[in-house]
Amino acid sequence: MAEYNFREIEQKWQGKWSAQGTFKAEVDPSKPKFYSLDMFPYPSGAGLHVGHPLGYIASDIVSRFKLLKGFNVLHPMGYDSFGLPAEQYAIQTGQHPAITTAQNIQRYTEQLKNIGFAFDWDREVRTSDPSYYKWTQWIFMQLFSSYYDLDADKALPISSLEARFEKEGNLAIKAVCDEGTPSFSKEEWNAFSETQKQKLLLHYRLTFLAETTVNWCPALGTVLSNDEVKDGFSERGGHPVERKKMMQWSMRITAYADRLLKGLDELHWSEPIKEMQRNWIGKSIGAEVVFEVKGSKEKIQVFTTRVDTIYGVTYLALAPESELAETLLSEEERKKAGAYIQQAKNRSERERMSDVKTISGAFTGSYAINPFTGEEIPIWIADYVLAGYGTGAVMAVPAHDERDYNFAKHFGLEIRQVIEGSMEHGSFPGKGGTLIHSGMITGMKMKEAMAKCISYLEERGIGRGKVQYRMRDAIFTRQRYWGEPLPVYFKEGLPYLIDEKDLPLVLPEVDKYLPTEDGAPPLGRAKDWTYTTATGTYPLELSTMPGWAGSSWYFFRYTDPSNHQSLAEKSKTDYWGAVDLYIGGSEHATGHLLYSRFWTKFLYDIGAVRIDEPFQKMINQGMIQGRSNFVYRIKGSNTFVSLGLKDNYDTSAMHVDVNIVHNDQLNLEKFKAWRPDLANAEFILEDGKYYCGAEVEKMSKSKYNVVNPDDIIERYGADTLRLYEMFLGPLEQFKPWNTNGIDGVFKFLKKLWNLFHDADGKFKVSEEVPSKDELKALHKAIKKLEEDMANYSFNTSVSSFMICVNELTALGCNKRQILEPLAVLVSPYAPHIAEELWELLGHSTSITKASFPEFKEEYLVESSFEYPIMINGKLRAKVNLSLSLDAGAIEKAALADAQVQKWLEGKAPKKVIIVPGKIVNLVV
RNA sequence: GCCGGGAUGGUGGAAUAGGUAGACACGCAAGACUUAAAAUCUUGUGGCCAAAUCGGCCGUGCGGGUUCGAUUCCCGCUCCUGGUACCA
Repeated sequence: MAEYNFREIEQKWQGKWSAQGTFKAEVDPSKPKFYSLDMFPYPSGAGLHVGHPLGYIASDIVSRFKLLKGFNVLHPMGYDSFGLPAEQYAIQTGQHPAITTAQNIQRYTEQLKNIGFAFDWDREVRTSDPSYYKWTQWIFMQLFSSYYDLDADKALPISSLEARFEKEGNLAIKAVCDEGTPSFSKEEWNAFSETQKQKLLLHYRLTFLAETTVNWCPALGTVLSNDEVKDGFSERGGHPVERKKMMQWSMRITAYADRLLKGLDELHWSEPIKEMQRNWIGKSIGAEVVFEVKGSKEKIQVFTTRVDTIYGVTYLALAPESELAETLLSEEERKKAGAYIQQAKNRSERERMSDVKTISGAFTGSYAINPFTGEEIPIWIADYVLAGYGTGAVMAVPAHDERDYNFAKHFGLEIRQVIEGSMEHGSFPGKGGTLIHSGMITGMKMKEAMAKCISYLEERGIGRGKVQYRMRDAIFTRQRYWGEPLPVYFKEGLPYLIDEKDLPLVLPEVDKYLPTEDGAPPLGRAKDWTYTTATGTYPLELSTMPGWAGSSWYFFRYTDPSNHQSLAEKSKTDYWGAVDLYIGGSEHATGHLLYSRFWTKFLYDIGAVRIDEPFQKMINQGMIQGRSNFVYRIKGSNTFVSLGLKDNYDTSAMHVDVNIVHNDQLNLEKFKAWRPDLANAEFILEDGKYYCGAEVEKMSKSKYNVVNPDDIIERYGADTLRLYEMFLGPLEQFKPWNTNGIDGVFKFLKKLWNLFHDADGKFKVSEEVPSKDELKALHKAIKKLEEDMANYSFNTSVSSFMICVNELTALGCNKRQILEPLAVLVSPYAPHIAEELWELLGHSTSITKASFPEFKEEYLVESSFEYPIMINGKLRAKVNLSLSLDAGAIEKAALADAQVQKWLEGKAPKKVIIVPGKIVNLVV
């Protein structure tokens, strides 16, 4: 083989890896384990573009590096294969989503295999496969059969809760349950009917059916969770979303809010992502206060984080949706305020969001009593109070809260200052200030006053300290076809689990993937979608699970992907443990990453797994943006002007396929062949070339800027693609894809190849002992690579390979003792060429079984150093000196230099700074 | 509004316990090889002045500060970008 023939080499080794099972991972307690995971893709119809593999390449490099370091590496890949696009396509074409999904998966797999990943393909999972979703359904059943016990601070079986109800009722039980769960004694419980008992238990189950306000997307015909809605539109498809009350399954993720928050501290994730989760969970510590209503039995509960400002309360505000609002309307105000309530309720969520500046509200005509002062304060209805947070009512302190201030100003309500400070610029929070005009807490600071207020409230039974979370329970059902069926049937309108032996509950066939005529989900079209027990035949749940169900536990399944007895064998999940490195996009910060942590903690509680955090270390790769190219057509003609000359003509810009542009120069022949109307295009060139304009945009078909990895591989090979994706810049950074520099890494691989070959292209290495310089070049690269690996800085490693190969080429080095470790060094990045060279060197086993070369500091030790001599902080001269010299000798030598003398003009320096081995600075 | 991340040559980027800014690569220019082109190789390449030189000045988004010395630390801004938004 004369030349570097990447096509032949890459095919050969991909075949060998597959045939020899090179990347098969098995439990081996004698070795340390390393679990390297990529966020698995949704297999879309468009196939893989050049942005997808970025993270996979990085994790592949780490995986291969860990193999060389003696780790037992688990590096799997699979598909998140339930999802909306396949179903939308099914609606349009009638094609079963399972068919299109299988086709897409096949294409993805082929594309991924072309890149030469060290995946153990035998472990592939697909969330839409019944053998997989059997266990997603199983987890759902465990959640249904559990409640969260606050004393144990973990999930416990619902049966144990029932047992306690029988003995003591629910009065003394500390467990997470719905707001407004009724209290009952043991006598009452035991007297309840089965139906009544089941209804009550739903208030406690970790997944439960309840009427909730949901994000309803009419265009998609389904509800969406909060993280699937962006600015009032669906994340997928961008359809409008409205608020609606519906019977839905939810996951009681709020039970885990505090553990999800605390767990973050131990994780090696980037600070921004952790911060996003903290904000999403939104813990606030405050107090609940009960206000009596004058002349009424009603009481108003408010949640506040600033009880210390209670003496500054001048009105209460209720959310328009609150039921209390309506009951409290006085006769005089009923007409006006009632109209306001109607109007506020009808405003869509999006209107309310986009229009936060308009202040609106109405007086109820009722008054509440401040429990601290006995003072009467007006009760208002206000748009800015959200029904869904806290109690849907706030105690307004206009002097120290901006929204209350604006509202009070607008309606001319009293503003009463209770913290020292100036009201010149409106309200101020005054968290560090001293309280004034505040009765028993006057003179105190915030913290002390809050504690005092809370104990006052608790003593009188009119309030308590309370922790409030912003996070809501997660809606768990979608009115769609292409998802996991819920293993639930209904008897007398109440949900029951099917028998575990009947899992998986397989998705039924339907004639159309649309809702039924009476608006039921697509599963309503299935024949016999029922479940038969000893007592009769009952209807099954018609909704399916959301996209995040299957992806919330897939990392466990990889450890034992074909297990039929359990979601994975305990010994295997125990051995592989948590993911050591997780790479994926940051867009999953509040969705997938939170749900996965929740399910892992739950599985930990019920003893199914031994870890309670799934992802120890995570890196979020930056998105690859598109880089579009433009040509400029003279208006009304078929003549195109090169970029530099376009301003001389009246032109309009037109997107041109980036695949027929190289280094921003248009390939004229390919351009003419691109579209029939361009066949006779004419050009106005610069220096005989046509230069295109460029712009960074989203990668999309319509902008002709999609680059497919297959095309790059066809032209340069997978090793070049891998190196180039890394060379592009830091993994975490967002960057446009542009192929401008790819020739550089391709040339590098050729130079690497040439080191092992003579001028005639014959393989030739020498057995001679390497020189000092050769060893130095190699060991510099070893050192850099290890450092970079610790920082996940892949781009700089590629540079150091280039430097090493450039130096060795200059030295004419072809010595085995240098080239052999070099091949191992580059093998994680460019595995195919490394394997080929390794084989040529005479090895019969894969290079992945080699050991990473040991770094030896001794080869890098220098005896002299070229000192930069600075005069007043500016570099003026360089002097080569022995590193053994002390500061005095260095100074002497520096001052003796002719250049230095010239700058000193005979004067002695005022100050001399000498950092041995670094720098000399003279101040004149 | 609030909370993150960022800004370095024509381009992608490198260098932070403060110590030679621009590694490596692309592009560009000149040259070699070639009938020619491609490929390959060699040399140069931050800007300005000087001008084949010796050199000098400026320069890491902007304005200040600390320091012998700042891309790096501090203060105040500008712009881009991600998240979040009446969350009491």
